[in-house]
Amino acid sequence: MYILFPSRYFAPMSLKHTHVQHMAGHLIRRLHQSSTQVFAARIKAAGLDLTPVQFAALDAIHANPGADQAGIAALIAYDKATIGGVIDRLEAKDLVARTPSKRDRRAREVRLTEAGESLLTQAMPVVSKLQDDILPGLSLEERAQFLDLARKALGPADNHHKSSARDPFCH
Amino acid sequence: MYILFPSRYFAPMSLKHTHVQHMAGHLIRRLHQSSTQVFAARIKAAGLDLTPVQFAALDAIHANPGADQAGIAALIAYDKATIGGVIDRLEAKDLVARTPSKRDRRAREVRLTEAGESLLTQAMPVVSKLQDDILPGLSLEERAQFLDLARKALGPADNHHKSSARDPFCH
DNA sequence: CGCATTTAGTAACTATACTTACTATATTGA
DNA sequence: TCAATATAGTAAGTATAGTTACTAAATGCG
Repeated sequence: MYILFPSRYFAPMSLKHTHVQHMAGHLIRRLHQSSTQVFAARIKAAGLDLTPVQFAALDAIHANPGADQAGIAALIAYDKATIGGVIDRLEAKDLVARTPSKRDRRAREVRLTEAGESLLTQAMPVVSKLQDDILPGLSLEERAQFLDLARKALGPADNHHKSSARDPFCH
Repeated sequence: MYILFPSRYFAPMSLKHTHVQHMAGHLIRRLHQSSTQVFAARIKAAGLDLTPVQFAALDAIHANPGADQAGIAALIAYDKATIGGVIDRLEAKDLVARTPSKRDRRAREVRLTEAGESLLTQAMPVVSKLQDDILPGLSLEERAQFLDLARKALGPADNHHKSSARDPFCH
């Protein structure tokens, strides 16, 4: 297991803090890092083999069978090039199947295979449960507060069922 | 520029929400995504060429000239393999220099070159300023609250000046 | 001292996560 | 209709962000 802070750095000798460490971007990156590590550990402990992105894609495809890759990408906020590779790997593991769309000959419709449905069913409770371990330093109340603020911070893009605004950073 | 949500997905037709979208891990990933995109856009607008990680590394090396790679990695919470590649690229751009350590012949001491110091000086105000744009949906007060919660969520690992605890996920 | 363990760094590998560029197809509007 | 534009997907390239495995060197301990 990857040791985040070798013990020697808590010994007498210690490095100086940086400007970066107080910045929002750095804190968010650290949270993301922690989050993906918790996910990997818990999924592995459950005997499953899925990355966070692969899980998100399976979930989105399950909820929208027959959607095309661009739709799945938009739903979980990924670049279409990224999602292409993710679905390549899911297909290689026989978790999803792609069929050419008849409506649009450019598009490929994506669906879960039985193995994909099965794996998603197994993974869902594990992933749901692990969400509480992502923010271990917070109380239940603080965690809820944090998630509210996170949702609000993401702005209208996250609430596309309420408004039609797009991501605030795409000018 | 990358369009996060193609407009057709706000048209009459719309995909179903997923379980993932309500989860902490997903929200954190979205924040990280937004954060890196804001960083890239602002740095590019300033005529500079630096990734968030490269900036963090420059900042850490500036604050600790002569530290070895493992020290820099620990300071900004990166894997030593990752930081090795980052410093490779910084060295290729002549922003840092590596010299073999005399104390420890395994280690390589890292320092900023003049070009590195100069670039960091240019980048610092840009990066400081952009932090406020990372959480655009939040008021000043909410932003401070969010950052407090984030710091607390990261737990004792982030407060290594206060305690000697390590990352809670390294069992 | 000598040996087991730890640590610094690299190498090779996998998986994101984007970018630009490209092809093919669909849609729009004059 | 047909040309301009937009979109779906892939390809190639870059940069993270880790993993395991390895070498070399340092450290701890009996």
